[in-house]
Amino acid sequence: MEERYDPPKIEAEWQAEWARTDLYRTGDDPARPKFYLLEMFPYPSGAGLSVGHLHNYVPCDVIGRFKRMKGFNVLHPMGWDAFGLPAENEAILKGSHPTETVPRYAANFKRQLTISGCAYDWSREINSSEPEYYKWTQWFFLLLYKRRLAYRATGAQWWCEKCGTILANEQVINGCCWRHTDTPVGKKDLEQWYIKITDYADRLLADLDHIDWPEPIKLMQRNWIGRSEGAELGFPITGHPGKEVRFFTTRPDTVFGVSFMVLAPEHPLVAKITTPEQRAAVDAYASDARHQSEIERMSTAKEKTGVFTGAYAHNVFTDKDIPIWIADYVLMSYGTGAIMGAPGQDQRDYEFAKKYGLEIPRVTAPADRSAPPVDRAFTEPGIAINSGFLNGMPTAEAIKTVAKYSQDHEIGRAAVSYRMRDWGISRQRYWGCPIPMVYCKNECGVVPVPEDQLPVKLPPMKEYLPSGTGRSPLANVPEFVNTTCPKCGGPAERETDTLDGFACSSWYFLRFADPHNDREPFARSAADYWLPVDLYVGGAEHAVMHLLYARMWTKVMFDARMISFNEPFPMLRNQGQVWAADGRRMSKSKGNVVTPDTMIEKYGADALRLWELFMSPFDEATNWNESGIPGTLRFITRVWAMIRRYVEAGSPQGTPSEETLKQTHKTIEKVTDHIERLRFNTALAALMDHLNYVTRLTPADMGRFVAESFVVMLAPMAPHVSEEFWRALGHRTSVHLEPWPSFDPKLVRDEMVTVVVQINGKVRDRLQVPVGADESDVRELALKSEAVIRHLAGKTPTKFIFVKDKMLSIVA
RNA sequence: GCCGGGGUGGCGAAAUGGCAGACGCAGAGGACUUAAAAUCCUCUGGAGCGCAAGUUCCGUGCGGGUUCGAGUCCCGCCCCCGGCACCA
Repeated sequence: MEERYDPPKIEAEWQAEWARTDLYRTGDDPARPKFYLLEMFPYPSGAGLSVGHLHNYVPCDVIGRFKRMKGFNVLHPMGWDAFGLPAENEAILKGSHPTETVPRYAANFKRQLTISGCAYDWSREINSSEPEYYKWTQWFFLLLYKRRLAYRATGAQWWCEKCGTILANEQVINGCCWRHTDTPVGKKDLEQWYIKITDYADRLLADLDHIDWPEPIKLMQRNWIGRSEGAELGFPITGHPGKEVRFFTTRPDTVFGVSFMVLAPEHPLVAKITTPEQRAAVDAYASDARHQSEIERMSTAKEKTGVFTGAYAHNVFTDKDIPIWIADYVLMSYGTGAIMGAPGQDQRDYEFAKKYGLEIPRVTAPADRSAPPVDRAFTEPGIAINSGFLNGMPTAEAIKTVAKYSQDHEIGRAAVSYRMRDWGISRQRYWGCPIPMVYCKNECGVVPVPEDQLPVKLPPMKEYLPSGTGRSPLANVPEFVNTTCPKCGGPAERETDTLDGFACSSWYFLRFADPHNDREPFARSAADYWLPVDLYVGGAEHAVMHLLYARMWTKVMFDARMISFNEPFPMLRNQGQVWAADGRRMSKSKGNVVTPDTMIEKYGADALRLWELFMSPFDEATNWNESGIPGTLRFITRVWAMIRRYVEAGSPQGTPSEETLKQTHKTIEKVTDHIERLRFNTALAALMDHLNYVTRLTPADMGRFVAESFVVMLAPMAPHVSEEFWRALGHRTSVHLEPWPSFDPKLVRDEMVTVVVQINGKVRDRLQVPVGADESDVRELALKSEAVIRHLAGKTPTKFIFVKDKMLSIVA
């Protein structure tokens, strides 16, 4: 064993050795329980990994190594989410081409993970932009199509000028593009492919109850899905026989208070019912609404505006004609694009009615008979008043009664509405998975590409920039576009849009189970063995995109009997975000990125890893701060000195004292428990504590068990230097193949314990008593204590509270 | 506006309602050294009292409360971070 710790030499050597012996190939031992550990599919950016990314990868690496030592058959794979807007945008920015940048960036990520000592089974590496992979992404699209979950429709869609493409609802952040947060999105009418995720809304919601995810993430999904119960009703339009305004409401109990109707400006009825006198004003308003940016339109601070159409609907409950307005606070994309105006019970309707002088009937009274507010709507549940047959009913009962009544009288029915919309999946961009559909020029219409003709390969294109016209650049490649109809053999054109990148990551976790299968996306047996993922780790930013899509596709596969589980990720954990030292996001443009490369060069990979673990709790956000790495480096050199001293003394079997054994077993217990609970910072603190104890011992007093268990516990966290220690201790095999040490529960238990004595809530003395000492013994001891006597100052105790092995509280 | 998460020494942070500040960084003093670096040892929340061993009071964003006992539970605020934002 060398005198000095030399990280570059050790780390290069062991990384080569691990590669040579293929140490991290996934086990193939069905007798062992399996453990599938997965980090969210990374997009390999040109900036490479930062120390922030390692705050996810290093802890996961520790878990993977730990689980192997605990006897699990571990699947811990890695691959690249390489298709999609981020990759293409970056290639454009660099004046390059994604076919050039993607493999280069992915290789760099792989290199960085390797020099950081992260153990992946690279034989299972996948890349979503390669035909071997995206063939199956296309296959899944066809599966969705076959199951009537992929459909084509025209509609106003989010459009980012900078991306030159449509975005999904989830990809619009504060009215701006998720890739260009300074660029407000607009709307564009395009014919698009949609995935019918709303069909799964109820299951996506209900199954959240059965998965072990952080509560805030579940809540975000619940809010995103936004299920509301109510009724869908229709009021006839006066003077237009057969036409009605259909609307959704969560408060059908307030129908007697409906004094007007509001349609979204884009509502198809608007053109049909607007009277000639009102047409000019209505058209002007509608056109204005269309040209507003989404930020302006969505602003809740804005005063409500609208225009009267001149038409009336008939409120069948009050038997009155009520005016139909249009207003931009009503959204075409939610419910039916129309609402009933119940200004007495809805604050938005109240503001609208106030502004335009519409009648404000009050139809709900506070249940406690207090006076209803006069200057705003009363939105809480209460008792129905001025409401015909509903009078006197509590809100909940009135809601049911109206639903029943409406059904019986063919006005409408109870209904559920979701905030979540279908997933617009078409992208008018080059770098994505081609949508395997063909448009026949004869009579066949839309025809799916037969499975045996997959993949539809992305054609090579030098000039691949988005056109911005609403058509993908692929439309400019005649060899790609022109094809024959698979059905009739006649002339046909291919779909030229590509799939949203989130399609690729909606099933990749299954591909890792069987990554090289060229006959099917994965073998059933492989999925049955490895899936679902036992621990899924990633950032909270994917709460409503990737995690919803992946859950939906999993349910589709379940319904198609391809897999036997309903949820892909029964256990999810979020790592904490690491901000730059200045508290901002790490980014190249801000010049505040710290890379693992520079840290490894300075301190070595093991010291960096320990600092990533020790710096802050795994799931809490923190600012990057380099100043602690000298500490973890010092810890390693102290272990080095400790092991070296032991080895130089001839590695004695030794005769550790009972105290030393106790201390060691307690440490094993703590480190094991903390790693299992993902508390890496306190796991390492326990090892540091242990080192402080152990360094005071002579080699003979320490002994082999203490030395070896120390190294084995350190191995998942500092894998390189631990190999070096293990070899110095005389072993020929890798420390990473060792079983995790176990502790003896008998040795972990203490015989003596400190019991605190409090007087009137303040700690006044500490007593050493045998474990399990009962109250009378402790009381007797305490009352003899000098400190207790002094603080009682002659007063007589009136009450004792005793917590065994913890505390005696005296009230005087 | 609504919904989450958070606020503890100079810093990163520990703490099933029961000894606040483990572990580490930084700092101070000492040992080794011609010297420095490295390493090792000691001290290190604040304010008092004591020559000292010690000992007292205060202290977990602010203000209340429950409790023998609150960083932890409850009520009302302030600040920071994240999500949603006219969803009828």
